[in-house]
Amino acid sequence: MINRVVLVGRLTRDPELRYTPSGVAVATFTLAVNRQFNNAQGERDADFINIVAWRQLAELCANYLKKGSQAGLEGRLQTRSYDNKEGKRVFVTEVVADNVQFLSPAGERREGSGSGGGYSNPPAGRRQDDFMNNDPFANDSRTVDISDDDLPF
Amino acid sequence: MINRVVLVGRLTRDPELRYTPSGVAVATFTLAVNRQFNNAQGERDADFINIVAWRQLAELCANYLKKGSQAGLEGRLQTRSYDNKEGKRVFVTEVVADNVQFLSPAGERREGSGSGGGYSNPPAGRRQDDFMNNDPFANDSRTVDISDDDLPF
Amino acid sequence: MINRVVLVGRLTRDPELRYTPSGVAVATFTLAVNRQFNNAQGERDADFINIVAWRQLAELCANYLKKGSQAGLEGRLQTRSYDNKEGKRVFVTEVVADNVQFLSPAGERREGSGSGGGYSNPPAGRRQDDFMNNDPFANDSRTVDISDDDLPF
Amino acid sequence: MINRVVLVGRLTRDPELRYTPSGVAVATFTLAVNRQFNNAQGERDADFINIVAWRQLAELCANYLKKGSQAGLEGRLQTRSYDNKEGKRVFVTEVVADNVQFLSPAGERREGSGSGGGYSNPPAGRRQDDFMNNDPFANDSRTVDISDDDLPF
DNA sequence: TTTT
DNA sequence: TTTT
Repeated sequence: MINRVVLVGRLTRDPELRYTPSGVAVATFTLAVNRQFNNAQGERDADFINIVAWRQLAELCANYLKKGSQAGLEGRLQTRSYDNKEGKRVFVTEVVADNVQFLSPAGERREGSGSGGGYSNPPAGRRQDDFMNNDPFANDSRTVDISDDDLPF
Repeated sequence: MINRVVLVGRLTRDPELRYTPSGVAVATFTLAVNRQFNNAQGERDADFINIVAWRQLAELCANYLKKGSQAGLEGRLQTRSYDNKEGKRVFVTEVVADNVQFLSPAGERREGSGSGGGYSNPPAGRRQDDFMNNDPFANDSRTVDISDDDLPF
Repeated sequence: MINRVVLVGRLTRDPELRYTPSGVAVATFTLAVNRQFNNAQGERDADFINIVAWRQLAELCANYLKKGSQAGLEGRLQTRSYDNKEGKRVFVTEVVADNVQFLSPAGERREGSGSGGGYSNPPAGRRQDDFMNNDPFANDSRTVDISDDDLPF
Repeated sequence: MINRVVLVGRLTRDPELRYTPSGVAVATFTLAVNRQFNNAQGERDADFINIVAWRQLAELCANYLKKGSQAGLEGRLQTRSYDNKEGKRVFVTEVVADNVQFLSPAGERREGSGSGGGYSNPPAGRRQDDFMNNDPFANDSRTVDISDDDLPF
């Protein structure tokens, strides 16, 4: 039951913000965390870690982070499997964030969109993405009905 | 550069101990970490996290842990990719452990083989497994020559 | 804002359970965490870390942990100061736990008192201890009125 | 034996760099880590955590950090006691850092002194401070001979 | 003031 | 004794 991850790194792309059928916000992005030492070719290596954030934290991330932003982050490791379009079972390991600290100077962050990072309403008429049974990090979006009971917290 | 994971869980199977061509020990195993809450079906869910340990720590794990052992563990998240037998690129996320605490009572652990967990020599004439360019968690073992420079530390 | 601590160790004594004037439960105890290496005298050294838990978690700790119990624990570092009986300002650093995992086999833990660790009511007519403005780890208990706004969460 | 701390915060003052009698570098500083929520008076609270770094890491900290610098940091919690000038035993809890990440833009950091943070030699003829048996965070410097065996790693 |  |  102890399952804790702490990372400091930079976003490899803008966060993607989506909503479950019942309207719960989810943000996904990848954090590049540089390794301490260079590899055999003398290059600075990095690990690329997939992050998921839910609800208000999802919207804060979408509002305040963009490609290149530096962020500190806490969460837990989660493993999931889903069937890809070829019908093959794929296993993924990702970090479900529960605390994100924005480390880039305000000017280097995305604008706060006036909302102060608050809990904005999901856009009406949005497309329903199936990011629970399929991979939220892929862009594979057959519509599937998932209940909110599937949410991790 | 901050990249830290701390887990407490139980091994899903005995650790697998292998050696690089140059004789460096590597142990791999999976840690089941129970989630705090039950899922929609009322079952206790768990995350199944792949662990890699190197050198002396690999041999300690192989000597003192077995299926069902409880362990606490620290390390860093690492992402790798390799090409599977179908020639498809696969991405994996795993934890490279640098500290393992054996939490099962001694009687429930594997016997220490008299070595006190010390740095036993790799068996002469062992098969060379290729677990660096391919997935150490699969049992896919075409022989490949990797140099020790590829080792993470 | 990233402030995270993870520990595995053993209680040096039974947890102490107290209540604020407004009835909020607080448990305090000390966790002995062995160091990896022996000291110059060849003895196994340990660090003795003061832990505070609030509300339901306080009562779970009081119900399920006792002197010698092994526990894993997450929380945040907190610093406080208070004036001791000599009127001198004292600074303390402690861990406010938000997740505790009981690692001792059930037989070695305190009995669960039938409550399943639930949120038992504070005993009526209990003495009001002042553990906020003074040190909860001392047994210094002049009655002081603190509001619940002082609680850390 | 699991004892891990991860913090992100800002230095409250320049690091202090000292040397043991045998020439080992030690840096000490305090990290202010803001709390997530404001206190009852509406002020942003913080925790002030004492940090110790040894050897090369001590010199890196002294070279690259100054008052106000933002830093991420990993380490372990350590408790110590020493006798103050009134002959009273004092207990302290501090973090022994083993990894520090400089998060302030280079311009806001102290200049690297050309050394690239390398392992500079301790200045000859330096004063011997006794920061092991007394509190390294106070400025209490009677000369005491400590052996390097007292060093934590 | 310390646990196994 | 505290940082932005």
